[in-house]
Amino acid sequence: MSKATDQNGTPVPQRLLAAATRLFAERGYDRTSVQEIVEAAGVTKGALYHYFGSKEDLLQEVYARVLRLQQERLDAFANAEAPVEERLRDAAADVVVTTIDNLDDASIFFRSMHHLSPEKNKQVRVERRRYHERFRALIEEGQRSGVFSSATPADLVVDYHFGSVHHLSTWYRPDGPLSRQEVADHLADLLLRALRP
Amino acid sequence: MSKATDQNGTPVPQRLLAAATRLFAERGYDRTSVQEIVEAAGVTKGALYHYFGSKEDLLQEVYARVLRLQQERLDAFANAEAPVEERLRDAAADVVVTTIDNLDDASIFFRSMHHLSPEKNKQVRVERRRYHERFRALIEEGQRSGVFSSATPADLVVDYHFGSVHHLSTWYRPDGPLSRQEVADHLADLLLRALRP
DNA sequence: ACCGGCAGACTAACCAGTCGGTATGTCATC
DNA sequence: GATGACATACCGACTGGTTAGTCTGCCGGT
Repeated sequence: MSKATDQNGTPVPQRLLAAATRLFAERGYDRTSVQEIVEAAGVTKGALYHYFGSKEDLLQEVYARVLRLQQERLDAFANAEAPVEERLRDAAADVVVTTIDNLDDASIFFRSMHHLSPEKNKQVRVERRRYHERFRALIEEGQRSGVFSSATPADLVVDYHFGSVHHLSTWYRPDGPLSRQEVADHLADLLLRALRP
Repeated sequence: MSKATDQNGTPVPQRLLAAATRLFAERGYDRTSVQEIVEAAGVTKGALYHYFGSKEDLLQEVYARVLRLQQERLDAFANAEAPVEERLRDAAADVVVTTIDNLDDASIFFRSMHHLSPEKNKQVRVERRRYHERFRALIEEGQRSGVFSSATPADLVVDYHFGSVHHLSTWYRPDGPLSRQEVADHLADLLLRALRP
């Protein structure tokens, strides 16, 4: 136990991030006081401001983490060796599963993004745009090769699908009738069916 | 000019509601101070607390208004004399158009609902559920009669579509390449295409 | 004379961020 | 292997600023 850890061995910065994620998702960014975060993490304000510049930095870090993860996974599926329709289906289903696995991150993402300062907001939007474009490229590839209908602009199709993904945190309940994989399969199926020529 | 109006003739409660709607959408509920609302409405706190019990009541009233409007329109389309697929298409497209017409209400709705107290939140959820169920019934009707595929549970289809509607406030820009009617037609088309048997 | 409609000063609570201080660890030097 | 210099990790009281809601009272209509 050399530094920055407690009895359970998790480093303080990670504990703070975890506590903040849970609380931000539960009560919202503005309604969560710094005091509550540090108490949940078992430290004090001094520790928080030692590792993070501000409360906002904490929020941005939550975003950065989830964005990195999703982009990584999308790239892996999109660049795989398989027919377009299969790659799209896999990518579309995967983002649903990982979103369900991190519902807290998801609800923070779409409810608290506008709480970031303009610069940080811009930074997040840039990252998000890259993700969007990779997904769109996949759809356009299928449209060019004729396996997907070109009736709808690819951009709109992407927004259609990600609307439903963001919406997951509103209605999905782990104890509901459908498992995350079933939901993912259904939503991917809806996307592919909408794209049939 | 007898009471509760100013130079432009709009009653004070409505001016307060309009100012609150705009500001809540712009900066979020928590970031909007009561002082800012009353200044935007051209009155003072005394006036606000004369008509509304609390800041939260103001938010709830915004919800109630938009819910009534949407429910009314859905019922009209769903109960019309026409084939199911046409009624669903019309209803699905209409909710997109009216959402775009009231983007402020939409973003408040999905970003600030969790700021309501538990009781008021429950009340809103009940209303929202009725809306959801009317829409679902429409899809189930089509599934039973065989014009829609039954591959996906109707519930999930509804959430899929409303996810995209909710998401509109994130990406739709009035000065973008697509008019609200074009967006509505495309989104309704995607829904209907996904439901093809 | 009374009352709805409103003004605006006031209060009690809260909160992000600061800052001086302490404890523990590391490393160079003798 | 003792000593001192310095750094890292953290504590917690304090501050300056903000905010929702209250309350007293004025004002114009009936």
